[in-house]
Amino acid sequence: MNGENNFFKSAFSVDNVIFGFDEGDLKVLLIKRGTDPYNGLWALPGDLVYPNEDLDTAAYRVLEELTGLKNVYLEQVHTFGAVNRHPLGRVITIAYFSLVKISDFALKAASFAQNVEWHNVESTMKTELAFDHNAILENCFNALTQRVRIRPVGFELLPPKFTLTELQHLYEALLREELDKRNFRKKILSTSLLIDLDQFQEGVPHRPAKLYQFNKQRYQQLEAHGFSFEVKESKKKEKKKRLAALISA
Amino acid sequence: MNGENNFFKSAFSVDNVIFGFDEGDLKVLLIKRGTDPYNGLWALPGDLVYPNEDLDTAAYRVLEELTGLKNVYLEQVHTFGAVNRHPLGRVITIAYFSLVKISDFALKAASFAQNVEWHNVESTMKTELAFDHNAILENCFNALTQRVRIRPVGFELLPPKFTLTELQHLYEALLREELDKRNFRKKILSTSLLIDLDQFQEGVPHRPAKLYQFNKQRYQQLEAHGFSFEVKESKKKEKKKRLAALISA
DNA sequence: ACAGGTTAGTGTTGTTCTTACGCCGATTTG
DNA sequence: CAAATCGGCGTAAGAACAACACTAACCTGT
Repeated sequence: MNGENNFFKSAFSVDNVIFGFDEGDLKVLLIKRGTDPYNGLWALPGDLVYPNEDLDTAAYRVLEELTGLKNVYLEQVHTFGAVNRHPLGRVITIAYFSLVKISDFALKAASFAQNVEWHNVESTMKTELAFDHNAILENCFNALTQRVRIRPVGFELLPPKFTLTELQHLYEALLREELDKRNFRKKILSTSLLIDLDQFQEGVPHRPAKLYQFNKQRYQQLEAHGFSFEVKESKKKEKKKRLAALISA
Repeated sequence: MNGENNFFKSAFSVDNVIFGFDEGDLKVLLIKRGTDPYNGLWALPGDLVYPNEDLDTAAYRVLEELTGLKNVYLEQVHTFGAVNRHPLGRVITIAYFSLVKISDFALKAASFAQNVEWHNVESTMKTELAFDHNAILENCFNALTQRVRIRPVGFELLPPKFTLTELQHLYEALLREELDKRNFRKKILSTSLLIDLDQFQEGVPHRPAKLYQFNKQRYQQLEAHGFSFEVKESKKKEKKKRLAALISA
């Protein structure tokens, strides 16, 4: 690095943590690196930001190039800029997380063969990823679990029509706690954020469940009035923690 | 911009939104710019990140150079990177917010004369600041009001010894809602996060109040056990909002 | 056609949390 | 010693939450 130009010997990238939900558990979309550094390791999809491109635009671009999806939920989470996080130079990265319906996704997936895969989030967090992507994943996962309590983002992960049981399983996966069926249904229906489609599941080997749709319009209305969705931590779990803390004190 | 080097014709900076609390209202520390661009306008303190400096380090440096304070609360909030946010080139900025006790601060302030000042947050938000600093301030203020519900960060803004009334006023300023005195005291004391110092205010023209201290150790203990502090939006306010939303529906 | 398997759907009660609310006491000042 | 100011305290009614178990609907295989 030499002289006054030092400040410009640096670059920035975006990295996306793309979450999906399938078969009752939470997944993240990873790419297997085919070049050095970290050749052969799994990594989060990302790219350098073009010189005349906004950050959000870059994040959407990366997402679309990879999945073919537009108009998906995307949110900036944190910027990682440790001096040595990239072996080839000073590159800071802005991390985004994104929520996609796996059902919408299938399209492009085939073309990438084994280079792109959905991975279970929990096990991925225990595996070594390229760069500082473990830290990024963890950070974004935490952000997701926060967000889901405050905004009904969970719906972004489900197909357009879903059953209450599916919704409950999603929340259980995200919140990592079991919920009571009756209480969950009461609460979620009382928000008036679901539209009862008066349609039923088909082809299931048991009593078919009613299908619902998220009432986005209604949500935006409530949101516009500063009204906030909230899923609190259960009192039960809270008590356990308080007890544990007291015991250790 | 020419050729492959384009990606490196860019720089990144940090900007700090430094909050303080005084005389019952929330303030932010601003610097009056003495050079172009935006000469004469107020701006958030910030600087380019050195080539071999971590982002957080840079933010701490800016804060310390300005206030002389170390070990203050500092948190990364959001990165702003619109292509044209800086008139002289592509500069993205990582915004941090910071909480300082105004009483600790006095030190360095004098040397800056009129270039550095505490400004009331509400009125600042209605004034034009340099660059995109209005957006940054707004974003950080929102982040602060979120954080204060989840973590007892408010204490960072108060002097080491404070009365319950002072604490209540702080919360009222941050949450922008009035709180009931008795209920507030009950709740806050029940958290066991305050140490009763058995000392009293002096020199006040009325009955002196008891002084308390934040029990940081205890908080860290609870936090380590995953226990989270929570100040919810009051049901009263919530109802008002719901009603407003319903009416408009 | 019917028995067995599987998931859907539904109400009530006890407990806890939240809210609303008003008065006396301590201290300083003139 | 009177007036002004803020500090400190408790209870009762209502709302939200947690716990809990059975019947209904549909499919499958015999």
